[in-house]
Amino acid sequence: MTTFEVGDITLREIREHVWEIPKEGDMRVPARVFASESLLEEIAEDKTIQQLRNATHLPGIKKYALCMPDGHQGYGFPVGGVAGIDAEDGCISPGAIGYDINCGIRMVKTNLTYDDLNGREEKLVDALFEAIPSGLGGGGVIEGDHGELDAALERGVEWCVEEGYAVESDQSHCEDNGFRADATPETVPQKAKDRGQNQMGSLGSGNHFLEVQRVADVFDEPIAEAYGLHADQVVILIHCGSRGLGHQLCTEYLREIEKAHSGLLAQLPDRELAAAPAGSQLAEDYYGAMCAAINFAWVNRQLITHRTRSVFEDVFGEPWEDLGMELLYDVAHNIAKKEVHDVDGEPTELYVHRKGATRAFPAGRPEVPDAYRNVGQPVIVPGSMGAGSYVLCGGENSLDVSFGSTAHGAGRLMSRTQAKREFWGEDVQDELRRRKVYVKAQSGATIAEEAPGVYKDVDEVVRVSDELGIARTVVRVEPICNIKG
DNA sequence: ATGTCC
Repeated sequence: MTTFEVGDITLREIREHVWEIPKEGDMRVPARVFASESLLEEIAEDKTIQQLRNATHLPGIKKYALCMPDGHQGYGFPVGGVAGIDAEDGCISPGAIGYDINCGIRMVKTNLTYDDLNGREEKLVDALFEAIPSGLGGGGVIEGDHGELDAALERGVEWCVEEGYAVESDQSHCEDNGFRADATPETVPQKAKDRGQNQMGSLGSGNHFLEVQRVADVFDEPIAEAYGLHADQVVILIHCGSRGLGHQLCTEYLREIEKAHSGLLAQLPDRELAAAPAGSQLAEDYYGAMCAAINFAWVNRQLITHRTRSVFEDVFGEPWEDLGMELLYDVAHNIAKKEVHDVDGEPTELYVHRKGATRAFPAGRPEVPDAYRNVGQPVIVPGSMGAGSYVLCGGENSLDVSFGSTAHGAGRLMSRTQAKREFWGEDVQDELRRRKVYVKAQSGATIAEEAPGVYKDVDEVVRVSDELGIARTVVRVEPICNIKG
C-alpha cells in the first residue's frame, strides 16, 4: 500500500485519490484527504493535515473528517474541510465554518457571445468597477437602515424579491432558496450588525471578485444544455461573503464559546476548534446567528447581481431580461447546515460543516432545485485570473463518500504575505492584459495576493473531483474582465 | 476572510 508521511502522521492510500489517517489515540474517527499525489504534496506543506487530524477529536463527529483536493490550512480547521457532526449529541464549531460565513459564489448567465463583447472589455470593466463597491470598509449598493438589515438577516433573497432587487427565479436558483428559515437576527451581536449595515452589496477584498468570462470548453453537452450553457457564451461570476458582519459575529461567538464551554475545549487539541455542545444555549444562538449571516451574504451577492444587471443594460443598451441575465446557481462555501445523511445505515441529522467546500448533491436529492433535479446541482469552482474556472455537477458518489460535498476552488499554494514577496501587482496586471484579461482592483497588493501563481492547479482539483465521482465536469470558463478589492 | 491590534 502506498503511504505518505507528514511529520508524525502517516496517510495510507486506501484507493485512488483517497488518503486515510487511521483512527488512533483520542481520534474519534479516521480522517481522509481526497487528492492526487501531486496535490497531496502541496497540501502537506502547511498545517492542513495536522488540522484535519485535530478535527477528528470533535465530539459527535461521524464517519471521518474530510479534506477536499483544494485544501489548505485555515483557522483551526482546513479550508477545504468537511465534518458531519451529530446535531443531537455532537457540537457546532465556528472555526470549522470560517470567519467569512457564507462566503460563496454565483454564476449569472447572459445570451451574449465573446464577439458581442469584443472591443468593449475596457468600457465594461470600468463601468463595473465604478458601479460595484469593493475593497475594505463600508459602502454598499444600498445604504441599509435597521429595518432593512433585520429583514435581510431574517429572510435573505426572499426579502430581495419583495424589494425588487431579485426576481423569483433568482431565489429558486440559490442553494436553500437563498433563505435560511432558522435565522435569528436577535442573536447577531449588535456590533456585527453595525458593521454590516453599510456593507449591503459590496465585494470586499482578498480573493473576492466579480469576473466576466466566456465558456471555453464544454465537456458534458447534455448537462451543459440543462444548465443553459454553451460554447463562447458570456457569463459572470460573483464571489463574496458576509463582510464585516460575519467576521464580527464569528469573533464574538468564538470568545463566548471558549469561555462557556472550557470543558469541551480541554478535550480538543487546538483552542481554535472551540465548539458549543449541541442543544446548549450558545449552540442554538450561534446557529441562528450564523443562519442570519448566511442570509446576509446571499443578499450581498443578490444586490451585486442587481447592480451588475444595470451596468450591462447601460453598456449593451437592452433590458437585462433580454440579455438573458438569469442566475445559473449560487453556492455557499462556508456554512454549517442540518442535513440528514446515512451513518452506519441510519438516516442521521448532522451539522454538516463545510469550510471552503461546496455542497454537490446529485440528481434526485430533494434539495436540488426543480430545474436541475434530473441532472444534479451546479457546482461552481473558481480557479484564478489566469487559469479560468469550472462549472461541475453534483456527482453520484458524493452522498456516499463526502457528505455530498466537493472542492470550492483551486486552493491557495502560498500565504498572502509570501504572494506579495513573489509578485508585483502591476506586473501581474500587465501580463494578464497581454492575454486579453482586463483586471481592475482597488489595490495593487490585492492583485499580487491573487496572482494566478499563488493557486494550485484548478484543472487537477477538478480532475480529482471528477474521478472520485463527487462532481462531474461540465464546462470550463476563461476570464475576460475581473474587478476586485 | 477582516475597519489584517481595543
